[in-house]
Amino acid sequence: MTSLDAIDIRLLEALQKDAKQSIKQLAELVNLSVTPVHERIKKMENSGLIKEYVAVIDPDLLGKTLVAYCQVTLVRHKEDQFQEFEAYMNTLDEVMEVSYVAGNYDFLIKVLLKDMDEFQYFILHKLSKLEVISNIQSSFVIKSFKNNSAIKIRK
Amino acid sequence: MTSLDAIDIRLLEALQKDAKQSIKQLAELVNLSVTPVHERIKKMENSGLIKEYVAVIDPDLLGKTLVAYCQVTLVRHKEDQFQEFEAYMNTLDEVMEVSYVAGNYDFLIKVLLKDMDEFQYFILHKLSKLEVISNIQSSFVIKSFKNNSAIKIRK
DNA sequence: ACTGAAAAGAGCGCACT
DNA sequence: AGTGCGCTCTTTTCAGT
Repeated sequence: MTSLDAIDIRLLEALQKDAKQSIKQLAELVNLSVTPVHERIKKMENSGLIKEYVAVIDPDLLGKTLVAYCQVTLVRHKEDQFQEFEAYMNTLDEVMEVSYVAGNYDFLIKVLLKDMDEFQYFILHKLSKLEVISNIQSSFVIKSFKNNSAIKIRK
Repeated sequence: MTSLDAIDIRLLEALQKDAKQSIKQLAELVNLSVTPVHERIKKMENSGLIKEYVAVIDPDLLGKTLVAYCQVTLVRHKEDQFQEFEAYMNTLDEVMEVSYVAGNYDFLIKVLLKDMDEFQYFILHKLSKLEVISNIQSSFVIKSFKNNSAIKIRK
């Protein structure tokens, strides 16, 4: 892990908000010429700190307005059941996030769907197909704030 | 909402994986010349379907290895308490996501931190400052899969 | 580690089919 | 809606401080 100075941090914060800014713009932001800014960014890309650049799509405009969090509990806690669960989750497009957690349940999954009909279908015909699942508790998102992916970088 | 054809969908899927691809590359992908690809992308940007382009940073390389989900319940359900809660969440950098949900609790928040010490500090000195909170139940992420932001686009 | 300039490449508009 | 060309801006490399 390469150490970051104040300029790197400002660049990262800027790129997390808008990755399409030109190096020239970024250079003006940090009061440098383009070359060092270019080098700094390339270094952070190569180290893996900047993992990727992605387009963010508005799910609402695709008709995907229902977000649900499902707390899933498995019947017993055996290694291959976890792998089976994980593998199956990877085949489901509507499943956006899967976290294996320590707490009152085993997995927290975030699901993005069109509506309640799709949700019902998802639960009854997709999730419930797994016999390793003993319990599912769902919460529906009414409103969400702060869906930003930007990580605050402190020294 | 403008309707999407198969080419738009392929472009969106490609841009969700890697926003730094050149239009030339994308044009080859969909077997078109650069101009229509450029027009299609601009149209999707202007309609708001493509909301933004962002750099994705690896939290592990910044030492942020602890992800927690906190289920927060408020004391009573009054409008201004929700706004107070929302406003305060917006001031906290470690809070990545806030969802107001229908279920057994009121809010699900996702928190990104360095370690358990930071978590303890977060709960005791930041979250608990809000008197409107009556209960917090936390689950810690041991392992997470599918942390991709890519939305599956079907017709 | 930075500046400045120069070559290579991408974005973007235009005339046309 | 599509192709192909041309101008402009950006990225990327290189010599020099």
